[in-house]
Amino acid sequence: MEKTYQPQKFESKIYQTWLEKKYFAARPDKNKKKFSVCMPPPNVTGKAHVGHALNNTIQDIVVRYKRMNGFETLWTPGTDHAAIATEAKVVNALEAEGLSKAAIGREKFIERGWQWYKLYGDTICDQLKMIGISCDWDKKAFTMDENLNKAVKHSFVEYYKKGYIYKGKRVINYCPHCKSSISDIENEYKEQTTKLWHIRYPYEDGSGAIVVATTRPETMFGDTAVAVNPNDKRYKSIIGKNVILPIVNKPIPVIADDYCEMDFGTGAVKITPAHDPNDYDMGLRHNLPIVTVIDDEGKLNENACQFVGMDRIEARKPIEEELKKLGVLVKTETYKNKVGCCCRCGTMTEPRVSEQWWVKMKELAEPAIEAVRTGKLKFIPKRYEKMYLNWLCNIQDWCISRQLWLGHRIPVFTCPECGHVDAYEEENPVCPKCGCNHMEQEADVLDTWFSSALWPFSTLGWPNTENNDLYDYFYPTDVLITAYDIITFWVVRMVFSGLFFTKQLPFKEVVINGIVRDIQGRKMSKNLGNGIDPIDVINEHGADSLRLSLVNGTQMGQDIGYCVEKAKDSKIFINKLYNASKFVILNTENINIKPLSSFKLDEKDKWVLSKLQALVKSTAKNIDKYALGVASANLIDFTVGVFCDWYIEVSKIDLYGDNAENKEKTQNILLYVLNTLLKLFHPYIPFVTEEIYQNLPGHGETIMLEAYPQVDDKLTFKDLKFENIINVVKAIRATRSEYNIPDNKKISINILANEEEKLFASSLEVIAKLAGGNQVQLVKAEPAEKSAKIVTSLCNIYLPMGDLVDEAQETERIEKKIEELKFEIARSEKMLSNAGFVAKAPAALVEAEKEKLAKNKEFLAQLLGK
RNA sequence: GGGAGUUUAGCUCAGCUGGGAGAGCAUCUGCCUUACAAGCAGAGGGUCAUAGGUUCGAGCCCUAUAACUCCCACCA
Repeated sequence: MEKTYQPQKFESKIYQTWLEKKYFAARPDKNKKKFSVCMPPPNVTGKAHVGHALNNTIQDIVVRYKRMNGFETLWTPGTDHAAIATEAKVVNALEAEGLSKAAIGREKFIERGWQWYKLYGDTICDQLKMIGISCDWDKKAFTMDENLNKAVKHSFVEYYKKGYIYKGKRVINYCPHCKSSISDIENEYKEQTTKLWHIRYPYEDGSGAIVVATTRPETMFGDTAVAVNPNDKRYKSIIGKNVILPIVNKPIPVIADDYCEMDFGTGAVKITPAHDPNDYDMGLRHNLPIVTVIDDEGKLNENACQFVGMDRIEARKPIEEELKKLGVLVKTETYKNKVGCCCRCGTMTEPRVSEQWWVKMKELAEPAIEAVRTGKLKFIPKRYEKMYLNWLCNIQDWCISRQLWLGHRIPVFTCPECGHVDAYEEENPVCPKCGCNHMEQEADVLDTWFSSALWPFSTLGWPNTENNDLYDYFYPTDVLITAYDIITFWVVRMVFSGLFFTKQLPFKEVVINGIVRDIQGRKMSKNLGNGIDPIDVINEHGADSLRLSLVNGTQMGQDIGYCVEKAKDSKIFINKLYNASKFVILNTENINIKPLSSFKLDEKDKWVLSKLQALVKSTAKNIDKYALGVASANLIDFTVGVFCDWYIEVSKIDLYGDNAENKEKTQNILLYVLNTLLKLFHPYIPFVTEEIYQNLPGHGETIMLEAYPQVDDKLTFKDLKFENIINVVKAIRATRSEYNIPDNKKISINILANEEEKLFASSLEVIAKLAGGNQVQLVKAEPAEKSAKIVTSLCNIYLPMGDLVDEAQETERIEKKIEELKFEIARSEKMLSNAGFVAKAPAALVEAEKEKLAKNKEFLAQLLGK
């Protein structure tokens, strides 16, 4: 083994071996319990970021843990085509070559799309592999794969035939940059400072004017009414009158509608049914005409008078000028509001009326709501159930059509001959009405989430469920692990799709991880330049360091503040583990491996083994409830605070001593503890544990297929006396430090035992080793020599230091101890004299308190007596 | 306007069904001790956001308040 931990030397080599040996492969096995997970598919738009690293690390920990626990474990990886996002990238790439979508045509464009999928799909998978994740790459899926396309068509047709899909005119969010509709959740509201324009609309009869307030003067060309609240006394008399729309000079009616708030703005609203969802609804209620003024590119159209062809935002200024000129601009005031923006490109979206495809949601949502309410589907942490339920209970129909070329094309065909329309799974359906063989397919593609919604079962071969072992055995999956920002986009849709198409929940548990932020709590973004590339972290500190630093000490569902220093801290710890392992390996070279039951265990052995059993128990308990950060923190604490600091140090006595029996025993315990520890750690830091494991005497083929450690009650002991030795050693060390005795100076240590004389008698060598003693001995009385004096309940310790001894300091130390004891005694007495405590607290606790009191009293008496 | 989260050492965060406040980093002191100087040993540092309440007992449970963050919602 290398002198220090150098992950770069073995990580990729080990991963290669795992792949070659097909350790990640899962196949149905009736004799085993199964565990299956599907990976949230990363988009093929770019590189892996820290969020992917976190999410996949968590999945990998759970998957490796289950696999070691004997489950036939399938983890399906894959990627998502991310229709809008990828199309935008391809368009940009084309633009850089001086080309455009229109110029090369649909077919060629889709070809370019596939080149992109291939290139970036491989890139992101290669990066995920560097993290060390143990998913079954042979079952890797891509949302555009042929069989997934079949699943999409099949599900679309089924929805369609059962009446869940319809085409309808509505106000949708349209992104003029992506040139596609987007769904409500893809529309993100961002605050902006703008103006509120107060514009005077004169009455047609010349009797005055009504003033409307708007944030969007550019849509006024599409106004087809002015609305007021029916209860608004100011306007009661003018309801039904006409006003003249300025610039356009067209009469439009004043209507009454409850939607208008009397106390906002002027209480009068201009109504533009074509460009506002509320106005559209009002238009329907009042039978208003719909006048579109903004085109596909976000420019004003021919209805916008002299402003035709201008960008919708840029037009505001000249419109304001014109309104001023006409004398109808009353005033403008600065105003903060929220505008919808495209979540992919950030462009301000345009609400506009258009014909789109929709999925009727109300009925589909109900079983998905039920599943959580009845507890069949659980979220961890539970609070995310609220987010899920809140969304589903207020569900709107899902706009699934996108005006793009990349993605699954809507499988609805229209017969050009007879006008027959239907959805078909086949490529070139023949019209059943007239036999026409060139039916025309819809131009639009589906929302990318339509295919992701089928992911847990489409990746297992659905809709082919006949003789499909994979589907039969592994579906439904067990747990879905994902970040909270896609609960509504993805989790919800998988649940209702799964329930609808497979009649089962696609998973039983949803584990939600937080979002990785920078150390100041800001989201990582390109603009801020605060992103951390996980690949850089791996190259610098190793994948294990990255993994451990992402999960250690974190809580599921909570955001994580991250910086590279955290990976460095983890690396330092792993180096420690690596070195401790090296120590064990070097000292067990010619070991004769025997069961621990064949040895006579001493106090230090019982101590370390008992601590280890407690660790085995708590680790499983914590991982089972997804408290991964607590489990790893406990593992680290044990490694450093129990194994390295104490057991390894003490073991040197046996290892370098001349008692062959003790040596063999200690070798076996060291190996057993390390072996167990490595297995416990393996799901977190798979590479280094494998690397070390391969160097252990008597190792098997791979650590990743070893059985996860189980509690062995025979190795759990009560009354661990080694704790007393530790306390004595710590007291001596502290006193040495008080007297500024350098660590390299050995001192004489005299112990006057009050109790446990045997224990101390058998531990003199241990105390000498750990506390820096040259002579350590038991004494029967306080030595005559001037000494620093340490009192404990079990023993007094005398460190002869001649003239160095400071009487004042000595008195002070003893007095401090006395004060502490008095305080403790008072505390115990107060508790025990409290009738409530004695009556209501658990008996064991009361008993322990009584014992403590008795001991402290005795100790105090002893101190005061001397 | 609804809903959620956070608030614990200088910094980043743990803290189990309520039973004497923890880690890492940083700081100070001493040590190159044959696994590890990416180390070891010791030390300092906290009104657990604030105010009430429940309880024998509250960092943890309840109520209100404050600050920061996020999600949802049609106020022009």
